[in-house]
Amino acid sequence: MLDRAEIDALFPVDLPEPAQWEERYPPRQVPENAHVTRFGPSPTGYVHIGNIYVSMINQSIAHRSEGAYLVRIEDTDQTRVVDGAVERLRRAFEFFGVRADEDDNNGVYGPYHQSQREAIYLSYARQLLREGKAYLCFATEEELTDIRKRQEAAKLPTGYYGRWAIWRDADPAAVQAKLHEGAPYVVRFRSPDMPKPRAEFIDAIRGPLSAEDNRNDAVILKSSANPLRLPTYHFAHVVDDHLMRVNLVIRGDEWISSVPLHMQLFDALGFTLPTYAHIAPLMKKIPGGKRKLSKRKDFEASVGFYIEAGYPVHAILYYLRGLANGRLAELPLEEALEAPIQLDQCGSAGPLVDLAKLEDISADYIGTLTSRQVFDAVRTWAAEHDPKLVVVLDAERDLALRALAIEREGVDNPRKDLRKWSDFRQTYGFFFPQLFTSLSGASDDRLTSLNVAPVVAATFIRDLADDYEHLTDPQEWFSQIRELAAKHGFASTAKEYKKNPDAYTGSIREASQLVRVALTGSTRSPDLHAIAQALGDKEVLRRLRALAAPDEN
RNA sequence: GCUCCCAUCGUCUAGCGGCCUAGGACGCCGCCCUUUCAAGGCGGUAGCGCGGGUUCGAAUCCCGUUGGGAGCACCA
Repeated sequence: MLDRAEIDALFPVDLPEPAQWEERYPPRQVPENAHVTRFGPSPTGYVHIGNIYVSMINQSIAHRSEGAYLVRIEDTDQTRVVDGAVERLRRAFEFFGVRADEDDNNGVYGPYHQSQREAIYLSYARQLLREGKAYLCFATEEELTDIRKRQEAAKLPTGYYGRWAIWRDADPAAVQAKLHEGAPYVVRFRSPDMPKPRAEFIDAIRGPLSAEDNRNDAVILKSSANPLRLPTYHFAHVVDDHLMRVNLVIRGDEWISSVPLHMQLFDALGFTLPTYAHIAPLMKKIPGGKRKLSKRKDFEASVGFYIEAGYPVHAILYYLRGLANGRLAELPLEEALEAPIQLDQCGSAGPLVDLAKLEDISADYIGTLTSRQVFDAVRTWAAEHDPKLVVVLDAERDLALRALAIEREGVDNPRKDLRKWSDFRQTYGFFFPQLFTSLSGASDDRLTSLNVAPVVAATFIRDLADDYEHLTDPQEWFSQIRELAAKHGFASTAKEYKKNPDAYTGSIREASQLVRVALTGSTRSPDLHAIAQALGDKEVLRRLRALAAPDEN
């Protein structure tokens, strides 16, 4: 081991002592059982839906206990830092309404960027070095891969331990020689000479957990060749969470196997161990089973997908909360968004994200909105994701509101035909002449699924157009269709048709569908009479004639 | 290879030794309602991975097994 002067010479002369940091970041004045939690995203430019999931849980737990929730940017891997990534994260949190009580802009335990905390890490690394709890390691990348290969070949556990830990007990003279050469080094944690047989801890979600104790000498400070002397995740976690006075660490379950190391680190530095809670990751179903939602393979892993599709934020949050705590899924949306998430009710198996379920929630949620609210939400969404739609919406505001009001205002069961804002174009687009493409005649593709012969369709619709009356009474209006349909061989009720299908061309259903497709281009639409009224008689006739017109080809 | 985690309908789950002939929700299927599309109402489909224990009694506890997930980096 190097002597103290040699160790200190490796660090800036004015580097503060740990005690100074302790003083600068005193314990928080929070209620006895308050949870101080954090979320630590890496600014890689990609925001995963799991980021929202975990941050939401962190926030809920902290707030319920009158604690604090902070966001700390974990950018110790400078090679992965992407420009604008922090801003993207900020916007995503903003979008989902998961705000941090403390972050770069607000809070006294900062800086909240790890890359700006270099001096803090160095102080504690020096401390461990002085105490012989850490040491310098000059092993090169090649040596390390060689060690790993030999371990694999010998079917030994891989890692830097025992006889493989070549610098753990190196002769100080050899260390000095390397230093004089100017060889780059990392600082490794000296794992205890006498590890416990088992490392044991209580996970707030899973209960008692244990594993073999850590025997690896993990790197805590990355290469001295880097311009910034930054720590690895493990060391940063221990130092930051201690100094930021975080007492509950909620993170993904991929960290479970690092807990023994973390416990040793907390112990070596004399810090109080926080409570750990390991969240099961969001999963994706694949042929053989399931796996973590992958940012590379799964479009639904990205928050961008949800934002672009225009799922309402409240629906997404409600869905996510339901995945975290099953009980919340039983509550009405508003209640569930207010209700606290409880760690002991989190499942330990990773849930599959089920878009069908999300869409159901979403449709129900949108169903509770007024047509005005839907209009505003669609417009806000479109402003960002469908500029052309905004133009139409602004030009045809009244028509849009009338369209949205159909079977939405003044009814017991509002129509649930919108699952996300991007559905608007598909579902309501036909109302707007700017967005509606007239039928090209009776052999238009949109008509083929109806199984009505084009000739029959064309003559029926032509006759309808010829004698069309734009009646305001729904019953009377529909009567003209029913009567005309009867003349064209359509059964006037579906039942009648079912009894004797051979006697008819189809039933009133098919006839109505012809009108529907003529007016909307789709087999699914709101009430036909309401549509006709919203469209106006001229437009109705124009659309009917388009279908009835003889085909060009 | 080593280490750890997990396990109830297709999916999310309730269940924490007898209230379980396993409950709910989504999906799917059928029926009803409806002048038409949805919506809605009603009903149905479908599950405790397997094998041993413990116990008067096990979805619930224990062991094993299988299956799945994750970790074993100067990535987080």
